[in-house]
Amino acid sequence: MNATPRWLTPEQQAAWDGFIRMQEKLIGRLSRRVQADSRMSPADYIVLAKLTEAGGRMRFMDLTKLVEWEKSRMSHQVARMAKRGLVDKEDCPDDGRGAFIIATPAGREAIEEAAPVHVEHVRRLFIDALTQEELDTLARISNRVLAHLEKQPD
Amino acid sequence: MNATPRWLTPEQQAAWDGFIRMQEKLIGRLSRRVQADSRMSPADYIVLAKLTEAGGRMRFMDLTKLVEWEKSRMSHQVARMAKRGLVDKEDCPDDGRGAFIIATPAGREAIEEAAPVHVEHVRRLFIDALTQEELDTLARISNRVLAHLEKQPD
DNA sequence: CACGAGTGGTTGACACGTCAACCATTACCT
DNA sequence: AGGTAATGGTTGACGTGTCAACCACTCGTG
Repeated sequence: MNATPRWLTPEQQAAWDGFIRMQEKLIGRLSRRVQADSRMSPADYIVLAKLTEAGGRMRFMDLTKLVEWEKSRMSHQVARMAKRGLVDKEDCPDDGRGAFIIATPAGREAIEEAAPVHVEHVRRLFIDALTQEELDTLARISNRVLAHLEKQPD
Repeated sequence: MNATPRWLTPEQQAAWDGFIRMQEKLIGRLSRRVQADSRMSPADYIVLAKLTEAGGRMRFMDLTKLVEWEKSRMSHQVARMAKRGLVDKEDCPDDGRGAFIIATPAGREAIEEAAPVHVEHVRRLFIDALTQEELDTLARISNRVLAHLEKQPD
């Protein structure tokens, strides 16, 4: 059908499979725990975290770029969060298209409550599994992969 | 409210953030590419791959355990795949509750076409970014985290 | 044999993400 | 000024994942 497909070597397979399995289990468990303990999804968490870090009031697109999401994803997310009272939207006077996203008091309260819980789960599930040296190595590897991805289109 | 929250050290933060960013971008890009190039989602891919590896006919629960999913996830997934003609369901004569999942010819064809594409994307996005030594290291780290997770409840 | 517990599997409601199309406004170009 | 492109943001449809409840059958025990 085509030229030989170049399968992965067993070592490459092992690395990929291990990484995938680990990442799925880790992320899955973390999100379930965070959600169970704080009534906030990871998406809620990151949006509120970045938003409050920046003072609790930000232009929609700035927030979107900050967390590196697609705008439609953020739009849906903000709509859901607004419905639950975590954020508000406000028209931008300078730009008729624009909108500000604002953390409500309830939103600030929610994230302040969730943050330590979140950190604690990250610690227990991930940090505690590894030495600082391993963490550094993983950081280096992650950045290598990221840099590699950014060199390619898409 | 509670005892001091024990935030992460900057090095720990860096490792966690880097890992998360990497993992999101990598998985996101991989699934978009696989989907675009083969009309199959990663979920379709893994289910069909495991199913055909096992001969193309398996008990529902065996398949579910093999890919380490929840049964309801598999049930939904299989239903969708059946609707698209990738698999069939068949009652189990020995156990009135049970079902066999069967890869259809179309399903076998689809995975045979998708597999090299999948491998190639994994290679380009991930394998090519790292040396074999780094891959080995990552595998070791992944297994450490996995082992750590399996020691904890949930 | 009866009955309760466990297993195999489905279902429905809901949250989430992507894609593509769309609308409104602003910026750019001549 | 006027048209066109770009930006800011929303929307709807759809595929996917989770949770909890549920149904049907089998199995173990008294």
